[in-house]
Amino acid sequence: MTALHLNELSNQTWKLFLTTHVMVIEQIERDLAAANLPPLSWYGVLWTLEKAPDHEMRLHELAEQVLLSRSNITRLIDRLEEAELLCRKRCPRDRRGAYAVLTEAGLAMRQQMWAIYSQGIARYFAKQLNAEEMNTLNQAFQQILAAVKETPVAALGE
Amino acid sequence: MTALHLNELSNQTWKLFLTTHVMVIEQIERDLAAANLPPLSWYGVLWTLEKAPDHEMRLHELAEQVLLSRSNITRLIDRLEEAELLCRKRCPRDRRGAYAVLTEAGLAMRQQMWAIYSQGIARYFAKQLNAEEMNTLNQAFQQILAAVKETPVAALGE
DNA sequence: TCAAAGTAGTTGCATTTGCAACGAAAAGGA
DNA sequence: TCCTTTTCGTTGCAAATGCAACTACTTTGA
Repeated sequence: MTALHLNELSNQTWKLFLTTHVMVIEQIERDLAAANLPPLSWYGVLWTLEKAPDHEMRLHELAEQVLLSRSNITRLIDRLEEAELLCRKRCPRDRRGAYAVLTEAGLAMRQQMWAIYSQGIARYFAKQLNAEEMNTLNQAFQQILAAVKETPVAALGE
Repeated sequence: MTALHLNELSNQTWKLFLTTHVMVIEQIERDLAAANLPPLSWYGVLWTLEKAPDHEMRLHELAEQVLLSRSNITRLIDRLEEAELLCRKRCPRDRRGAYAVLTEAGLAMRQQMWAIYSQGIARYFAKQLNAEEMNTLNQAFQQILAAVKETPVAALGE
């Protein structure tokens, strides 16, 4: 019966996890929109590129890092290129391939977005937790992530 | 300098939060799809209705509980009604209003989905955490949620 | 009582997503 | 070498989402 209670706690915590995620993300999106800034999905791309050597990265690599499908990254890059925050560059080594290269405007935009975004993270997330709780969450997420990554592509029914 | 470290930890934890969310959700969606079951979004509606008195609920109430916009709930209900998992019922007291009412098939489907879904929650989430960690997460999410809910609709720049 | 304001649910439209298929190019293997 | 398989990025198409407008109805309050 301890098991039952633990299970109920787990399910409740899972639901809180989902709820917290939507609520916080929606709030941050509202904050960004109110500042006339692009949505959160753009930030991931800009930041990943900024960290990459020469501010450039192959599209499939980018897709992998920001957890988007290939087709999805193609169109997201389309929009960012349209907004001149990055540009495409052909790959000399692999004639199928392309790089996304961050522009100056892209770099500046990343910083503008971070001003708002970091405020949101601080206000809605970080300030609500003490150091010990933060450490526990960090560790917990790493454990969960490891478990999901170990899951084989088709591992049902067992 | 402790402040710096704490901040870095916070940002890393935030990123882990985002990554964990997509990875686990995508995995559970794959599990559901592999069992020929509907997506996770359907589950929330079915479960909320099942808990409600007489297995019925006003649409705007439902929207609020499953965290969807009104227009969004309309179309989601459309799909569920199309699949005969629920049906609409006019509200006698308020002639603008409508109820969503769970059907037998809807009840059965909720249970089928739960068989897979609960397995996912257990495997990818609950089993990765001990009781203490689970308690900390539960508490942490409640704190965060409270903070977001307290945030006024337009509260930028301060 | 009656006009103004608010609320419930739906709809149109533009944007975004997900899936499968495609052409082009590279990699692997007999 | 030559044929098969894999990978890269894109595209078409259907489905889902978000926003604003709309109809119908209720509530408010002068």
